[in-house]
Amino acid sequence: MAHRWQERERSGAPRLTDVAVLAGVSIATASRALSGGGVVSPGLTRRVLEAADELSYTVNPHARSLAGGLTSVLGLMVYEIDDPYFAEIAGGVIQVAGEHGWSVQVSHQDREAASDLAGVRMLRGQRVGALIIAGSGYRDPAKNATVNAELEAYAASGGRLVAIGHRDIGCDAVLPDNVGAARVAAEHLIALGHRRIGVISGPDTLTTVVDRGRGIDRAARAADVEEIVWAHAAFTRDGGRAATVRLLDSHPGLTAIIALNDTMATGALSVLRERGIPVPQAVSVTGIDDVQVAQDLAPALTTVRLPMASMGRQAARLALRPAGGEPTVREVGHELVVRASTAPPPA
Amino acid sequence: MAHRWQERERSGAPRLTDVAVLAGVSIATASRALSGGGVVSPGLTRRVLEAADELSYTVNPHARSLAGGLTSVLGLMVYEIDDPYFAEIAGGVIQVAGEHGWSVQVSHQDREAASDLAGVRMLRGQRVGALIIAGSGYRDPAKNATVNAELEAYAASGGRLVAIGHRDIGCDAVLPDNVGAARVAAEHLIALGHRRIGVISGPDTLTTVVDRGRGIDRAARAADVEEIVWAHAAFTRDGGRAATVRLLDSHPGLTAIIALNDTMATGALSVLRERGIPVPQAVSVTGIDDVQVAQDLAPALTTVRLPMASMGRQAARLALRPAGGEPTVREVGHELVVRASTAPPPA
DNA sequence: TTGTACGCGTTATCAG
DNA sequence: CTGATAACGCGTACAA
Repeated sequence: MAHRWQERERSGAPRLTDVAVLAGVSIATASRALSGGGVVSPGLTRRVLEAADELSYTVNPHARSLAGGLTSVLGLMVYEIDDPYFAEIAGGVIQVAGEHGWSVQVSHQDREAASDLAGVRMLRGQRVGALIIAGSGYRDPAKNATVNAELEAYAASGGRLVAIGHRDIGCDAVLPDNVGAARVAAEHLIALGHRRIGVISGPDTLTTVVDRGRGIDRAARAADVEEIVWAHAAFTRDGGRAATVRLLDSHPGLTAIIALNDTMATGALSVLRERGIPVPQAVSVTGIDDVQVAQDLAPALTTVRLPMASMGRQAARLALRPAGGEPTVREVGHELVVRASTAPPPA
Repeated sequence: MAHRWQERERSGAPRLTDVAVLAGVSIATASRALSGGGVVSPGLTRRVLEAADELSYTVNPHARSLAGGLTSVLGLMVYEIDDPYFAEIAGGVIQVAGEHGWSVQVSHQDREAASDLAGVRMLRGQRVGALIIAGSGYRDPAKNATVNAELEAYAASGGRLVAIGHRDIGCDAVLPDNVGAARVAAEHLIALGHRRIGVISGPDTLTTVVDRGRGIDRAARAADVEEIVWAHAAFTRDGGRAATVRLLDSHPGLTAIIALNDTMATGALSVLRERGIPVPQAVSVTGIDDVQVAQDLAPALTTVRLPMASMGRQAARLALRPAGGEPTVREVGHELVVRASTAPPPA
């Protein structure tokens, strides 16, 4: 009961010292018993563990970080956590992190390099032990340079760095095949007979957008597509709406629309519905990503599935792995999911 | 240039000492100039600030936390970050936190008390400076007790605690009117003429579910609803599917379905579509929440809007406010949003 | 107003 | 295998 009394006496949480006293060992031994790798005799280890349990002791991560180095916190950079694409990735990351006793700190950006930089700085400032950067890189090398320098400095200082969808950072990465995925979407439309296709695209400052665009180009070049027109806008539902409006007004002859992600496709569908243009009878629509709601849209969206949650899980596993040797790159597959938003063009 | 050299010499990030040396002051002065409240003479303050900028100094939050109080990290507890309801709340929280220079640590649970407890413990272990708990409480007082005790201990030890949708913790809270929102949904259906209504509901161990159910009860009692049947399942899309299947099979005469959230409604719509039951011609469907995709479903979902992002923002503002006096409670409004999934019952 | 010196809780180094 | 003890970077009484 003596320890209970001591516990009450101190205002804050129990410290390592309290555990050590209760177990009758030095704090060094207590520390090793708790976190070290079995260097302490079994008897003492058990006593320490019991004491820690008795006091419901939890390490102070700040003290640990000060003394040692980094923390068991994983930093996650995304654009807009409320975009299903990132939300699903985040879900995967948080799940795996939790399983390993790590917590996840989320930082979300404005799709601008300056904002990215601020996010990385903040996370570095927090001394996170691992950092996953999701979201696209920038096509402009100058923009990437500053952020990447910060990122590489982080990795150089011992932090575990994993990129999702970035090829240009020399670190572990989980890479969707953006070129291939977009190509599959385009080929599907072409195979259905479409020859006049609109592409609604995010800003081509983002590498994801450029890659997906390239995939479409390839598919179009391989076939004899008469007309392929592009409309760029924000990589969001509203952007999708704006781009679709422009496309429809300027090129009334289009029979199909490829959206470079499902979020934009959602916007496209909403415009089409408002205008009373039947999908897929008059115009077919495809997306890319297969976010969970794609199956529930009106009509259900034909799209190319990227396993976001799994990408998040894989990235987290890479991030939690001890640093070692060569950067690991995991390419993830994609799969055409044909639903109700595509059909042959009207006769 | 001397400082540059020193900077290189040390392996890690620049410390307060480095700034102090460069500015030619003591670390105490540097500390006060950077974070203190204008107690340092303007001249020195400027020199310190310039030095900090020159070195691109950032405080080590762990050292700060060790020395003094809590950290500029906000803990956020949600269920499934990839559920749009929570994703939208999280978006609001992260936005406001970012504006105030705080970062956000997300912990997501399994909708079980044990898991909740683990999450709170983890966040407390991290010494977060504020804690927002979203997601429902439990109806079972015993289940709440342990979690709430932990939560109150946190608040008692100086942490800022804000609840979203919990009434039973004596702390700042942002409260949607779950009873009223559900009632509005039911009244809408009743006004359309529906008298045989199915309710697909989450597990009634959650207070959110109970409250929403109560709202429906009230509406039903106030009118002469012939038949009202309940089906409970997980508070997810799949749960919505399961509950809908049971309802349809056991009570073929229903003309309307109220889902207790949009996610379940989405599941209901998918089952109805698979069975070729036209919505709203044969069966009307409503949800609650108005997640962003509700407008894009097939058909567009009639639902009751809760301002999730705004709730997140408000909660974050409360959490970032210095602790003081009485708990503040912000009730947030709701609004019926009539779309295409509801109509009068078939004749 | 400014500087000195101690303590925060842990890990890691170095003796025993 | 175990125990002292010195960092780690910062806030802050206390002294000047």
